[in-house]
Amino acid sequence: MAADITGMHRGPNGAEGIDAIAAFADMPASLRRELELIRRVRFYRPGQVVLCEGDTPEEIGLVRDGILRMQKTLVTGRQHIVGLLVTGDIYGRVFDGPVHFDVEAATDAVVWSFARRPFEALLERTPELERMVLRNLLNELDRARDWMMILGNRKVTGRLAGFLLVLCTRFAEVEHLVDTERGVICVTVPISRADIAHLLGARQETISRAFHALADAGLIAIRSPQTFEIVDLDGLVAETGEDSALQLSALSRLRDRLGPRRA
Amino acid sequence: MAADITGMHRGPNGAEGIDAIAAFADMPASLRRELELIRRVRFYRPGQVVLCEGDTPEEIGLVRDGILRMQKTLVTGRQHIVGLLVTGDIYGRVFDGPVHFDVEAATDAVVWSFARRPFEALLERTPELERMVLRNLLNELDRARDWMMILGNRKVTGRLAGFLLVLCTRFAEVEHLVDTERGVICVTVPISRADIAHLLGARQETISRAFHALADAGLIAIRSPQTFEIVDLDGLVAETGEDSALQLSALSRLRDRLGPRRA
DNA sequence: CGGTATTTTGAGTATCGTCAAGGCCAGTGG
DNA sequence: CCACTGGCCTTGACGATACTCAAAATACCG
Repeated sequence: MAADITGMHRGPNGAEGIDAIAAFADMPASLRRELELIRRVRFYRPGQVVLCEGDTPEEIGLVRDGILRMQKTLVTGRQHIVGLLVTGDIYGRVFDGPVHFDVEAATDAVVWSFARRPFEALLERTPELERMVLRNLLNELDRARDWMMILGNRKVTGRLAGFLLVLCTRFAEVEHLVDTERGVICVTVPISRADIAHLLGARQETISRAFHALADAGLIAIRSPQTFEIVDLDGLVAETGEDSALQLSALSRLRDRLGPRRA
Repeated sequence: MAADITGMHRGPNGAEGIDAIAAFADMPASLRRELELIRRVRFYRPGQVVLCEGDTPEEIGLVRDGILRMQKTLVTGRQHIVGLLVTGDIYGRVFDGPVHFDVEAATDAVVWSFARRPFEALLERTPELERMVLRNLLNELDRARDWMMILGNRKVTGRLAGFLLVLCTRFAEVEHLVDTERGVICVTVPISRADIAHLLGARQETISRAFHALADAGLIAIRSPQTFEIVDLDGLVAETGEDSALQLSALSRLRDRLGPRRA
């Protein structure tokens, strides 16, 4: 599978160094060159299928730009999103069997693709690379647990607040989704209402109502269907009913960006 | 932290080989010996704290026996379980910072503990060990995604059905929770109603009602508050509304155990 | 056999899902 | 330039589901 990739093509060779991804910047130049040799650049348009559940992918992917969503398709035809992949994220099971979910592009996306065999060989020879993959996995695990926390919230407004906060923290530095100009946080939600609904385990209509409920409560302001101002950060945190230490540290960084910088 | 470990003590040296854990059985004898040298055996009783959120643990833990729960404590004082650890699972962040959740014993538990520094040093020298840790992470990630799928279910009966199925599949081989005698599956739920409620994002009372709803629907039979017969496996799967390929493969193994063996 | 923790049950309320209709926006073609 | 179209988002009304609070029943332990 993973064959109906119409929009893909090889990028101009050497157009961009591997070190454009921060995690590679510290690696030895020789390793970077080896990676560049086996790299292919692929382009996806929103909705394009990157991987299908059950595939044993022949390539390991690294997101250069854009957002991919991981999702499971149910027998009912419905699908449930189990996570988003952003710049720097790795997918495709290193050293392991088939993937357990589909991967689709949520936005226009650029992916660096590495043939599985050479990548794994490189992995075995270079501890730095293996360490990076391991860190990546740990990160993904943390994010998965964050989603679990969010999904554990019994009210949809709470789940949505958590979703917005994750967007403001984990995804802030990696994508251009969050602006902190003039003392306000402005976040762009990169997926549709239907996708949010799938992610949060609710219906589209309920998500819509929840957005407006948060707005009515004075926690956010709806600028456009895709962009929101975070009016009351602490209120949002309170709405989630939680503030895990993880989010707290990320939140304090966010507050720092708000405070002294440009206001 | 991780100091109020009253029940811990060193096990008799060499009482049990490292290869008691299946994943280690294939490893070189020299490596196993090195691991045994830095191993400490710790015992926990239900409710004992193993790790606190925010700790940077000085030890990597490996569950030998029993069940630990990973949980986040909310400001409201409530806590939400983000996963269970069973035999063979590794916790404590290798190569990384603090843990993002508490770890508590859910049952009587035996843990093999390895001082962080020597374990990481060993990890760097031995690809087999690193590969094993990596596989372990991939497994945990899959389980986290499973939980996400289950939590995404909008009905509590659906989430509970998913929980029971996960218990029958992922946790079946590793703990003595599932009996398949006389052609029926009998599963022991190792945690309290309150814990299930925390895990599935519902209230204790709702969990109770959901159990009885599944029983009334003829999908399960309640033997005791902790043990249940799986009467209609396919019905349970249908109740979850999903059957990810992952679960399907594990389920077919379960059906195999049901069919030809002893019936 | 009592005492405690856990589980279950009941009644009323809040929240969410469902179905159906309407509004907004961008792209298309006359 | 404007009407049309299709996709996405919003709104409304009603039924289903889950939560709250309270009390009773059961299981567990000594």
